[in-house]
Amino acid sequence: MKDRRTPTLEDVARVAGVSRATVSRVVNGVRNVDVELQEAVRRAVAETGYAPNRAARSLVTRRAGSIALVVSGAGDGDRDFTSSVFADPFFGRVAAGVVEFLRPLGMHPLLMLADSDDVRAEVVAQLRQGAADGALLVSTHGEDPLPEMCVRADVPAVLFARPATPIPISYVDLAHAEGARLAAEYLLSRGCRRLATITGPLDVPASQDRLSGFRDAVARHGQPYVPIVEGNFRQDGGEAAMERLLAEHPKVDGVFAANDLMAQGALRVLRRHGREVPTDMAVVGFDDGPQALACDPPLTTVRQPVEDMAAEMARLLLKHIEEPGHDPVSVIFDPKVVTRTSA
Amino acid sequence: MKDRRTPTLEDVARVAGVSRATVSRVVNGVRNVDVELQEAVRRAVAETGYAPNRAARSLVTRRAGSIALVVSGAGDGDRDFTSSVFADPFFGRVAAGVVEFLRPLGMHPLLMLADSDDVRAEVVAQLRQGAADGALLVSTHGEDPLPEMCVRADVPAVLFARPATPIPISYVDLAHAEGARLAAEYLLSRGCRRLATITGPLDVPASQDRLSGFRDAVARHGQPYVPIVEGNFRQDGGEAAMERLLAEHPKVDGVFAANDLMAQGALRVLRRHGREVPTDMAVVGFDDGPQALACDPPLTTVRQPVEDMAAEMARLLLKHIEEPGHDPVSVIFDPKVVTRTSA
DNA sequence: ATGAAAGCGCTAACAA
DNA sequence: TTGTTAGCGCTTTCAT
Repeated sequence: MKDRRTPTLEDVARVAGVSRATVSRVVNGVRNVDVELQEAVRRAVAETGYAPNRAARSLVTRRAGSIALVVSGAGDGDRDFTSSVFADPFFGRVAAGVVEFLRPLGMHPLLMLADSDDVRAEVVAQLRQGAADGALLVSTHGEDPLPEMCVRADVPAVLFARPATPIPISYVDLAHAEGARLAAEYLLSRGCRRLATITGPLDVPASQDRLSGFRDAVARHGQPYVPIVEGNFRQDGGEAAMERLLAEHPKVDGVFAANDLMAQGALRVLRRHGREVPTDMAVVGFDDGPQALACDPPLTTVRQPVEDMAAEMARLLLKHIEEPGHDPVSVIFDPKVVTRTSA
Repeated sequence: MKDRRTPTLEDVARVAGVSRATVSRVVNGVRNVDVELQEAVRRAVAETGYAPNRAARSLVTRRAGSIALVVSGAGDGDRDFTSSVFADPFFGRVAAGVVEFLRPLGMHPLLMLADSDDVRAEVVAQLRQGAADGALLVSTHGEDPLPEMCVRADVPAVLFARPATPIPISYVDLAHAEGARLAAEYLLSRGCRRLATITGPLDVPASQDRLSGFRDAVARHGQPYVPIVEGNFRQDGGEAAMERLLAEHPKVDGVFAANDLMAQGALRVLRRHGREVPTDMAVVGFDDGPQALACDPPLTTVRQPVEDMAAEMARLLLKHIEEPGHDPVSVIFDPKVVTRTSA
């Protein structure tokens, strides 16, 4: 009854009456091991309560066996980047998709937040040290330097969303313009005749794409001018934008908000102003996150399959880790309209 | 220009003209190193682009240098435990608190979800292998076996919330009964005379405590009977509960919901029924999460300082990791009422 | 099919 | 103050 030290391969080998190498083979499921010995080893493992030492294994295999999920952005002006990130259901969905994908592989993501250049440098350093074998990058702004830093440091990485400036890196993205077109056409098909849109921050490519997609589709249907108000992807931004829209363009009868959070804010303002939704004003959101259902009325929105996209991101990263030379690839997902009550 | 291999201490030592040990000392900030040599080493580090190998370091220090944040619960009946966890702003706040606390230490949490006994066993195994030095445990249900498993496996762990059955483990918690009392007294002080409550799942100690705290306070003020409806801590549960309350106890004029999500659901139902809030019905929530402000009307609620609690949890864990023998401790936080519009 | 042995890159005694 | 050296626990040739 002496368990002063956690058992090692050596201990198991001694108990099983074989060599370290054999135990290692059994533990790692390598074939070419006599069935009897396998049994003996397994018994010895159970008896000793052996658990392989990850650090030792990593040292020789040069694999951490984990990946990082890093959210990069700027604590621009406002405080607590951290809170705003974790309060955003979008990141929750990304995390959910990643965790779910990794789970069957027995892997877990390392959660990192990089909200300043210092921290980003630090994060890259950690990755170079082998804290993780690669990184899943989610940027809150267009011109995030982190992807480039990873490429330069030779850290395998995959992005959520195409980078603002082209760099040789894999990414997963949505056909944003297409989604916005769908929203416009849906609104038009419902009979709306004066459309407007609440955009995301316009330094984000996705915001740009959704805006131009919407504008193009509307123009193609004969409405030459679309009132636009820039939002911030948050509920308060949606509220402010809707207020302005109501004040400056009172005849608008259909709004496309570039994400659900802003749509939710818009809905709230409309209720406050006594405007009936969807009768007086139809509202379409974007994302189809968990709160789309919680909206009042439930939100008609353009679905972005975030969880699937996140999983694909992880899949790509794992592939890049396995085959270091591999060329970057992009995978684009298709949006679709989910019809509920708000439009 | 040969960088075929990532540089090691050895390489740096050679370039700096010193021994590995000296480089190690400089890199790890140990005093007792000649200033000139320090400078030389630093130059060599920069020149070679050296980054310490974490696995090698861990192997000898027996420290992973990271901790795990594990959410444990049951995919009970309903699918996707993962999504529901990440959709819940409560977990977002926990994560935010942990990340924020760890950041200055250059550490990052490993995100783990354990929604079945198999996975829990797997998680404990990973921890024993040194995937992390300890675990922060957040359980979605009262009778979670994971804390006990950690204790038995000798894995340092700290809980969010007191375990249902007493075990020797540190935890952080809130004075739930006290918070509920505050809610009751606030409602009473506003002039409400017929109070009711929507509870959390009653197998969770926190739900029990909030319920009894509320009931006691109400009784102390002369109302002998409090209608209660059991909810599920989610918005849909809050809606269903409010519907029942309205149907079975139409005269109720003040409701205490055991969390904000359910309060939000209640608000929605009240709006649907044309009941004015707070005039016809006052509503108090619990948590003061990000959506308390997003509610319509903004939610008066009992604040639980989740981020601070999460940070404290991390602090305790780190202490336990440093001093393995240390006795378990509990830290209880105080709630307070945050007054907005709903009550 | 199995074992012996050589490291992986680092820290920490211990010597000097 | 600095260097020498002995491992940390594992995987993986290379013999056998």
